[in-house]
Amino acid sequence: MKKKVSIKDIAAQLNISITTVSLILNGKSKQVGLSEAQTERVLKYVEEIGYKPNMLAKSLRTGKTKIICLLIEDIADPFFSTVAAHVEELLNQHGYKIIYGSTKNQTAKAIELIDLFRDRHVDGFIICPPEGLESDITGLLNERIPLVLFDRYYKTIDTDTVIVDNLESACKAVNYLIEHNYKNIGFVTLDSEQTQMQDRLQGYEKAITDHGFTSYIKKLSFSKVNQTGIDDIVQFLTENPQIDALFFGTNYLTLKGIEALDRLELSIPGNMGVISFDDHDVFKLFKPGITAMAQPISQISEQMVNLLLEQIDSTEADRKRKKIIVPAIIRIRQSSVTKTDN
Amino acid sequence: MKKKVSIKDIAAQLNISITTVSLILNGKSKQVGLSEAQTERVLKYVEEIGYKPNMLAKSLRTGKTKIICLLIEDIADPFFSTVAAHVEELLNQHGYKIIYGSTKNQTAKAIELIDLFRDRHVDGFIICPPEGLESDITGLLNERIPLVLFDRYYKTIDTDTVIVDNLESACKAVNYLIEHNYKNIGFVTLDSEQTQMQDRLQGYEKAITDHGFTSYIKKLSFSKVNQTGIDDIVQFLTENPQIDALFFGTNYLTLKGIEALDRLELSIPGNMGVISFDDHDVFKLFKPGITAMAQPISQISEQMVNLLLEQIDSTEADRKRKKIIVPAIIRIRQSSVTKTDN
DNA sequence: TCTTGCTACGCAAACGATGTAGTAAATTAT
DNA sequence: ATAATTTACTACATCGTTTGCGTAGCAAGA
Repeated sequence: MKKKVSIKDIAAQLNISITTVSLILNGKSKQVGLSEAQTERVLKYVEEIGYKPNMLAKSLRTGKTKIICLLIEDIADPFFSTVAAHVEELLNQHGYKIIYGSTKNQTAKAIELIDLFRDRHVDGFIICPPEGLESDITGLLNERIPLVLFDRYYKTIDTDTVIVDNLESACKAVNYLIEHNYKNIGFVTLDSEQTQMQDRLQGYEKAITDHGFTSYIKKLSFSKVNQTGIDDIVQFLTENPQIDALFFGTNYLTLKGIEALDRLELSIPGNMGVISFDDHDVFKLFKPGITAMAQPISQISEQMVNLLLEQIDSTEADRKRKKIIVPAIIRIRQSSVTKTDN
Repeated sequence: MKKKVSIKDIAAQLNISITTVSLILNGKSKQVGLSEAQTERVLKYVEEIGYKPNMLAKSLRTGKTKIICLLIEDIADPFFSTVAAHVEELLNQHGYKIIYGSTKNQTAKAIELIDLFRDRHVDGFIICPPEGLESDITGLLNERIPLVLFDRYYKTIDTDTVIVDNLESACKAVNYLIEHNYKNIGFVTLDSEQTQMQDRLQGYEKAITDHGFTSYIKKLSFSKVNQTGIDDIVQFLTENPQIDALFFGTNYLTLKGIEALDRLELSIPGNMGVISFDDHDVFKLFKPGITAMAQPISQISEQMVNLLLEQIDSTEADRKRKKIIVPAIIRIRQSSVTKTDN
């Protein structure tokens, strides 16, 4: 109903210049020596009519939007949505808003989204990058747009990055199974070149070879997990009946695995030990609970936000880029890895 | 590295006026009678240098941002995150981006977010409103900002709304339990005045009184579900040992309930029938699977987007507001409601 | 020759803020 | 008394677009 009021209207109403109002509104009145009285008068009036500056105009002029873009795999995935919640919370505290996009791990979608948000002049990006985004990331870097990668990174590009110690954690997870007397441990992972999956694979292989065991690896295609994932795992287990424990590369693979075990009427942990990379809210609800290597989401989020703010605030032309590795945490849940027939 | 190029630079390069470039870029060249040759030349050059118009300037001038705000309870909740994914998808198809916020069902947070995004000049809102937002919603309405509510609404305000038939569906859910010979059916819900919960309560009560049964109702406080939810349900069941089936008002209450039953060593469905309002990805993974009244998320999302776009495109001053009610779907999963001792 | 009517474009004022450079008046220094 | 400094503001250009109005050039009709 009521017309939008601009800084100009305020100036007119109070019979002073636009500049004065702007200065006062931006807390520069002391700095430039505006009188107490004037300052108070303006502030009071502004408060009274509930004036809100037009952010678009402000952004156009200053080049800052106070918006950060968070690009994740899928906002419906509990890991990412929790990260989103944390990052939102943290950035809000610093006066930033976040706008997110789900890449579905598709290169094309990610490129599109980056372009979109860059066009919107976001002040920075936090990205969980799919494969093949090297040139776009380099583009952002060249334009000096603050940027943090997480969960995975590109070996060929020097970026600020936050990840977990995938290799060590995967190794630990497998060792945990080995300690519990499992001897034929399969690894269900994604058919992906991305660093996090590669590192987890290496961690698995290290643990297996350290103990002189045989490795059984099943790689699923990311895009087909939801359609054929269960069948693929069933087939994997049928072809390798000696497998007595499974290590899953991510939480949604674990969920598929549980369904597969169900179908094969294999019980956990009697017939099959299970451990998951990435925790999931519901793992504790299963009977038995599913043991998992959990990524410390709040820590990851904090580190990302810190790195990003550092970049935004940094004036140095060549700030050194940082790679932060946080340790994953094993969440042991009773009996998902206790072999009963032992 | 390379400087941002503006429409002015293009005009200078091609030795034509800014107006001409702008007109061509906005597809108005035919309309205002610009020559084919000129149009082609500009388009070609623009393509060549990869020029992207500054959205901030554009928005400032036109008053449109092509951004929609989606305000939900919690982006980490699977119902809402799935809605978010759908809405994002649909709106993208119409050239809109979405920016979301999680209200955590807190009035203050919601108000803050609405203000924030209104300041950002979003072109419209889709809101799942917490209690006590009446005046803010009315504010948006008065400013003629396109707006759709979902999941719940205010009886006192006439808004475009999309909800499920909570009363009927709740009634059906309880009847489903009754059909399976359960006789003492408890309802675990939230202590909330919101329409969706009130309607579900009424649906429960209708089913119960229709059959001349006794009602057992436990209302939990939303903010304390995560801390004391399980204990509260345990207590509820301990105080009412005759209860042989539970109907849960939302999916996260069901999850708490499952933990409570676990603690009490009550089996589903032998000791306790269970049915949930709102489905959850993991309900099918439990043994036995949990039967649920599912909200048809894609339908809901579609309706919301349609209503919103209708408002945005509408020129009539007084377009009639619509309330759309979509039916929930029962997803029967074997045996979560089959009483074995019968 | 002079209007009229096209065609094909350009000028300049917004949109709503910021920030640099300036100025008039009052005060202080010399 | 005059110059210098300080105080308290203000004018104006600018950010990158869109858009209403104008107009130059030319052909055709009167």
